[in-house]
Amino acid sequence: MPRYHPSSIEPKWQEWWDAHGTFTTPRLPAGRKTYILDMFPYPSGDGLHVGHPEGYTATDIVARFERMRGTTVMHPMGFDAFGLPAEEHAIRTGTPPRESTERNIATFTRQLKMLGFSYDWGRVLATTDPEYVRWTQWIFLVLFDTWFDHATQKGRPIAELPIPAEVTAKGAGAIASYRDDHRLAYQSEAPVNWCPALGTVLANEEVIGGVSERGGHPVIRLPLRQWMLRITAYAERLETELAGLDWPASIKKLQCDWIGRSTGAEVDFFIPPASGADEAFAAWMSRRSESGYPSKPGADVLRIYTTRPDTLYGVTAMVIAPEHPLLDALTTTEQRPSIEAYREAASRKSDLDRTDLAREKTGVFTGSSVVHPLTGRPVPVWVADYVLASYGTGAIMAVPAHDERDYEFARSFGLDVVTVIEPMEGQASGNGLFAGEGRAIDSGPYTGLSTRDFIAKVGADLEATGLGRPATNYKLRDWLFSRQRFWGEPFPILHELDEAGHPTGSIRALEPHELPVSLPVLTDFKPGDTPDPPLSRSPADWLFVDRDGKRYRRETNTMPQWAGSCWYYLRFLDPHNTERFLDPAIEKAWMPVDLYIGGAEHAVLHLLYSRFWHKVLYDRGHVSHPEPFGKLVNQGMILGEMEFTGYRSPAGGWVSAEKHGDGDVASKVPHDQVEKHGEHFVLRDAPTTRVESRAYKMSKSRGNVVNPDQVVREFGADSLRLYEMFMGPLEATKPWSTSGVSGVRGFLDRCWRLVVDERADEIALAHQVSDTQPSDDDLRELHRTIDKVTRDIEGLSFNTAIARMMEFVNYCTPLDRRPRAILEPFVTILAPFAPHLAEELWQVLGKPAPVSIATWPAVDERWLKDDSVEIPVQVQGKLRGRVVVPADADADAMKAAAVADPKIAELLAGKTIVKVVAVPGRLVNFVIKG
RNA sequence: GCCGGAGUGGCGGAAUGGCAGACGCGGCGGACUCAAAAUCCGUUGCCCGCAAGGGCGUGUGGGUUCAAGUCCCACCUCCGGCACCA
Repeated sequence: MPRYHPSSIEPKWQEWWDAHGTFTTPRLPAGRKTYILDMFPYPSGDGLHVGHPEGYTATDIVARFERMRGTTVMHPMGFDAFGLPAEEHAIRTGTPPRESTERNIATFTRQLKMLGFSYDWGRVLATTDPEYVRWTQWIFLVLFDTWFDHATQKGRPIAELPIPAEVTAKGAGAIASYRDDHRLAYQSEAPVNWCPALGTVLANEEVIGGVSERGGHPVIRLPLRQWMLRITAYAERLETELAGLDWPASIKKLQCDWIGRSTGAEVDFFIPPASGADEAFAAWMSRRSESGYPSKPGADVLRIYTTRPDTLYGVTAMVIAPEHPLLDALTTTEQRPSIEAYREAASRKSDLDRTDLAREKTGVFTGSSVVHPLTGRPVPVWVADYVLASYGTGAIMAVPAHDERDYEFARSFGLDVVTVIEPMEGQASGNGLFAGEGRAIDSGPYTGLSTRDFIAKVGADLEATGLGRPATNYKLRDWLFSRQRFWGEPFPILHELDEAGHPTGSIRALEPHELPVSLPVLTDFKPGDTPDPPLSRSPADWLFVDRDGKRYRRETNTMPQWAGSCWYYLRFLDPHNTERFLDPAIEKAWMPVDLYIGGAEHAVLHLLYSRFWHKVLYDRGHVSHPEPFGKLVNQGMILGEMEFTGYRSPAGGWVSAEKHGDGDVASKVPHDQVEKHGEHFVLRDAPTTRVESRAYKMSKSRGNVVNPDQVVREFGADSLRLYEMFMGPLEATKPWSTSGVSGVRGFLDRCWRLVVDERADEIALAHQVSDTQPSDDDLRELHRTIDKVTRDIEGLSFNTAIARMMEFVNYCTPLDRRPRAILEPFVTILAPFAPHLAEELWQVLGKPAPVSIATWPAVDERWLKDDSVEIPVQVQGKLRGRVVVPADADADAMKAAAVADPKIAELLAGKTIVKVVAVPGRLVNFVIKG
């Protein structure tokens, strides 16, 4: 009768833990601490996906394991609840986003609790909670109040920003705008993708080929006032401080590439006047050698950035971006119409079009030339959209002979290709293009220098003559931080209005005590005819504010979804604090996060943004450690069940998979109609017809989504947890298999029967359970299991830990007597993996609950050693026999035992032994001759 | 194109340079049962062989080593990410 029924024991123990506060974390750790964090989910309307419990189970096992080892564990959960889906749902249905979000959070909470995770639910938060929004806005105020001091590489209060005398001279307004220009949070006109037909701004990835992804409506790029965060100021620290983190090398590299540091030189090319060019150039040169290189280029120079200043003598054109500020000035009258047309066309293209589709390079000659600073020769200036306005100086020197892109451009427009670098010996130089490093030729005084020496020398020379300087650039851009959306955090910023109600351009931040700025009540979430954010249609009593006799309008953009997830790990530590965002003593005690597990899709953005905010908070003294996440692990994706796909021709007959064409129709083939034939899978009834076998990403459209609720109903939460851990290595991508779940369920059933008498009417101990002393074999088996499971949890190798526990159960099942002395420790180590079952078995064994915080059993090293071992004997590297020797036998003893083996003796008879390799405890190998 | 990651039985996977295939699924056989399910026991890489035994095996081709799934070189396939950053 009392079979294993997860559906009754799981809710029972969840309620017990809840009622007893088993996993409540104290304010401050007592002794050793560990902070184990999951990437919190976006509560989508679809509910939990089987991908979520993968990482969550892994962290839960570690959290429970650490608790049992006496560590104080911080293991919280919350919700990243702002976001687009809720807003689009609101537009479609009129349901306020807060309502649908709260409903979704309730579903997620139910599902997470159903899986028995040991979160301290007293700390749960959602980024949409007004009290959370309050502190997100407060951190924005910190960013707004901070400037970056490049000399010390540190963020400092804006009040400490040195104001140049000439700015001070212009009065308070100039000082204020000088400050605004240096804040980490600043406003800027940035182009956005505006789709008039849809009445909304689109993200870059929502625009395909110049039209909207949905509906195919035209999209234009429109400059719009945006909030930006000066993450570029921290580029260097974000890169160098990666080194100390225990993160996967691949993630570090991804971040490093994203930051994209490069070194080279900036060089100014003189823009000559219409007449007297030579004299003007000479005068400019001499001015520059006295004044040095100015930090901002004047209107008389075109400033470029290059990573290869050693190719300066190979420049045959200058190319500037269509948005370059000097484009107008450089355009001659006769070229103006075509330049205008080009610029117009470029402005309509999204970034994606400009990069992805424009394989063939386009461009237009401006009609003007600039003067080469080293040769004094004129260089024609072109405009082309392969040069990006947002990188470097928005202008380049084109060296067709030594840069692939410039080479393509030169070929399209017939520009000269001048070779100035020769490959070092042994390197091949192909078709006039050589982008590698080498030795300079035809380069004036630099001829003969290697690339490295050339760059060093020319950098120094340019600096000495004021024509250029060595420079560093980053691919990383400042973070576009505003969205024209409703469902996000409002900015704590007011725009001053004049008498007529127009913005004066002056802004002021709210005081911390005025926070939070809550979202107004809107009934209409639909986008309008202009890119104005929905909040611009807020009721006047929200929108307009009077302060100190002045009238202000609130900022109506909202923050992006990333904002809330940038600091949630900090708020978890002190979630109910109404005085501060986080008590410093608490922060100091718990930070940094010791283990952070989540999907690799956040490898760059979330993790980079969080690190950036954290560093600002660190610089401003609000946190004590420069990095938030010490150790990071990415769980792999869980794919749908393996599928076989066959192809049918339009006529209906099967087509072998490797020959199928566009007209053929793919169809799913049941597993039992397929068999393996050599390298490939084929149809059982038509063995020459190959079928594809593959697991696909779970998606609604493919219909291969596995629902956790259903798995729990059918197999139980412990089975789901255990299966997800048993599938394979945590980091690997792996396909779902329902029979795999039932296999793991079978293991839990066997654990149950190990302890419980399944045939009794009431819950009772199995009659084999005994109080007798365990045998040596029993203890060996137990301690080896404890040892392996302990080490595997430490190494996050849950699949092999589970395999070892299965071996233990396989060992115990046939025993006539199962000593409690080995069953009880086993139940203890099972607890982190299958906590509900373990609690139940613990109770059946008559132990006081909860096993969840029982002491982790110690390994007795004595039982890890064998008295004797069976070792393989090889001849010529091939396995020829096995001998049993004492575990501590030395090489000679092993060799003697091997030679004594009749089979080995036979093989060695008449041969000369050239060498014997004997590794104690491992093997013996005879190398023979003759 | 560039950068990662991975290729091991029918399937998921295991293996500090030292017995390849632990553990699980699936298959096969047996016990229990009137029967079935459930459970328990055994077996299961491929080929030759009645057997004893032998041969072949970790994507392909080379190499290092007494010994390679593991290290080195070249290549193939799949998956993921990035994509004109001068």
